[in-house]
Amino acid sequence: MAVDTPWLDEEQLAAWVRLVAIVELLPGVLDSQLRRDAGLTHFEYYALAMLSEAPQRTLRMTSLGMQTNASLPRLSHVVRRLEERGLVERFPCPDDARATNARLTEAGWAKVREAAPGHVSTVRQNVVDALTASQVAQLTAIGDAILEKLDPHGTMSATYNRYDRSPE
Amino acid sequence: MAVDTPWLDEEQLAAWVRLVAIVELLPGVLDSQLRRDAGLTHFEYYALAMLSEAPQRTLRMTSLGMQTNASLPRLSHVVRRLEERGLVERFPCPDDARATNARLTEAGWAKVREAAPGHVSTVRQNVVDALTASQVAQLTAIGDAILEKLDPHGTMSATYNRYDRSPE
DNA sequence: TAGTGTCAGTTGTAGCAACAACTAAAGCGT
DNA sequence: ACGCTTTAGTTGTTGCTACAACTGACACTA
Repeated sequence: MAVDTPWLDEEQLAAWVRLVAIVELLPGVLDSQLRRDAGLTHFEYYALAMLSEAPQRTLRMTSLGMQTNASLPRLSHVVRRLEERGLVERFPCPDDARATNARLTEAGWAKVREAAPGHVSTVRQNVVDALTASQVAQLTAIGDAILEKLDPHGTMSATYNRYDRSPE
Repeated sequence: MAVDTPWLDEEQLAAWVRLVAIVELLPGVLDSQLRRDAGLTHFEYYALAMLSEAPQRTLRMTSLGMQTNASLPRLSHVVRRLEERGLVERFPCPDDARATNARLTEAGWAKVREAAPGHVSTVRQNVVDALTASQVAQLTAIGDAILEKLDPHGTMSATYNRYDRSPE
């Protein structure tokens, strides 16, 4: 592999360097706002948000892992910590004794509602409101193209297909 | 703050979800390829690459920290580990006794050259070659707009301005 | 219904990052 | 020349993530 790969040209390098910078900077910005205002990491917030939108506010660990792009070990640790804080509860899945369901508690639901406005505000300030409407559409298309490579099995697609541009 | 922030509309949410997915997935892809093929994290590779392009292959810790978007504590740990592996050497800056210079060793230079092709190949496969030429240009513009918010002081701009689209 | 392989999840360990506290040198005003 | 502030960097601790090993349950075959 990679024996005969040409280096990036100037335009490609310009785009790549910017993407690297964003990937490096954005998590820190999201994390620090959420930690400061709600005591949550961005990953924890995202997991709680996924639960909050699920039927019964309940998901199997595997589904939650796919929607948040977490390995099962990582998710297991995170959910255990969230459970210790009373934001989530786990119970065995009735249909499959191997599986575990994670359900948002009332406190967890309250936490999501409490954290959401500040988070959305951060997202707007740093990303969405910095772009024109057509740039937003371009970013969606670019994101689809990249994710087809990064996430070919579409494990996270349960999430992003739901927010597709063409509803039907 | 954020008292009256409207929620994202459908187009905005579609773009945001995709960006989150990329930010979550891309570091893992870059790290695992580089770890497997060169025994480096992406951050270590990036730091070595910045040194390799600097005059004398030497940079002050502060400069390197800005170009890689690392806090000084983080950089200090990373450079110490790289030094223990013989890829980098540190020496006091002659002009300013407070400052430390980091210089790429021969082994470090060899390591960068060894690691670069596989890394570029990964970048192409997962990002650059998935995009059309106009999407690459769009991504550059979008990146600039976002980074103006994420990195207003342009600490990382030393890097990305160098690869600007309009050389003169 | 016993055996084998796969799936779902947990637990333990090691390594990296964030944060805070600290040292030391430089700049600056008086 | 003396203090005060800022700058540059290191060190220590805590917490999260990745990886590997493990337990237990389902599925399929004979």
